[in-house]
Amino acid sequence: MNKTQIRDLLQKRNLKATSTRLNLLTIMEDYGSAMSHSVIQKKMNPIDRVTLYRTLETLKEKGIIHNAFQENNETYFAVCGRTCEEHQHHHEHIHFKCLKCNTISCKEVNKTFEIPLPNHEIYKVSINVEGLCDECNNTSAHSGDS
Amino acid sequence: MNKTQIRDLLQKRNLKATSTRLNLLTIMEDYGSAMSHSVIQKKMNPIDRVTLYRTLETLKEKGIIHNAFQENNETYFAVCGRTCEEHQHHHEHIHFKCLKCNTISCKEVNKTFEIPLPNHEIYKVSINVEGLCDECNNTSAHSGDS
DNA sequence: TTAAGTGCAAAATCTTTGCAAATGT
DNA sequence: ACATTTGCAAAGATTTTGCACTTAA
Repeated sequence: MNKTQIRDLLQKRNLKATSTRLNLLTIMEDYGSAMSHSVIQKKMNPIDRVTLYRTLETLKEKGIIHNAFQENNETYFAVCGRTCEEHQHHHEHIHFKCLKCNTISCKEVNKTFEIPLPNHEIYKVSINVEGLCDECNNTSAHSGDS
Repeated sequence: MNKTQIRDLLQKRNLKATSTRLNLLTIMEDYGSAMSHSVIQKKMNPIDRVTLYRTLETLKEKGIIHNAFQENNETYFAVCGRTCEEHQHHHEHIHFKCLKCNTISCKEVNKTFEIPLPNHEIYKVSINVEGLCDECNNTSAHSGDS
């Protein structure tokens, strides 16, 4: 998403295209993986912490970003893919945390997960996985080859 | 688990069977579903908040309880089933939050979830589901029959 | 007896609230 | 022009730290 696309998206959600929002979304897109409040704050420096709270909250409500992970007491946010609709997320995706490079990313998958809970009505499923990502896994497999 | 069993468990993990720990674990077992810090605090009244932080932390480290869910900025804790080993949890289970009765419970399932992430090394999978539990789902289905 | 655990006080952080000034449409 | 958004100050809440006292083994 370039600036113009971000502008359009914000407009579509009845939000003003302020520089805070443009910056935030640009940074999050560029970063590639989910970011915590404090990491975002560092990258956006200088940004008022309160404004960031409110901005994240607004963008979340409007379905532009979503909570990707919760670690200790930190929430990680990620920009929603095109499957996100306002007020209704259809994330058939996995949140993957790599324990080596410490990135948290959203992995879209085709598979639908059957949840074996009879008599339960299921509204939302969220799947968090920890391990080694593609890259780190290959790197460590090759360690020693020099 | 009765008091004696809790004592044994604590001993096995090299923890003293203090009244705080016995109370905490008894309350959590009785409660049946996962509890947040603040709910536990109310139930244990009076308990020093700091002590509760430390007690929960210790029990978590020793694999006696685990994080069952994360909601807003509240962590919900649950007593581990017998599949938990110290420092190594094998939770092939689902954390289910009922949106009607607001309980969060651990559902043990037989199924193993295949995570479709090729080239990834997977260490831990956690699955959180929201919806209506068995009971609430049946109740609402029958609403109107009076 | 003594290492581990608890409770209190206080510091450090994090999150929310209210309001005046700035900004986008 | 005007509703929305931002930044600052301050309140409120949560979490951590240090240390003296207590308790289980």
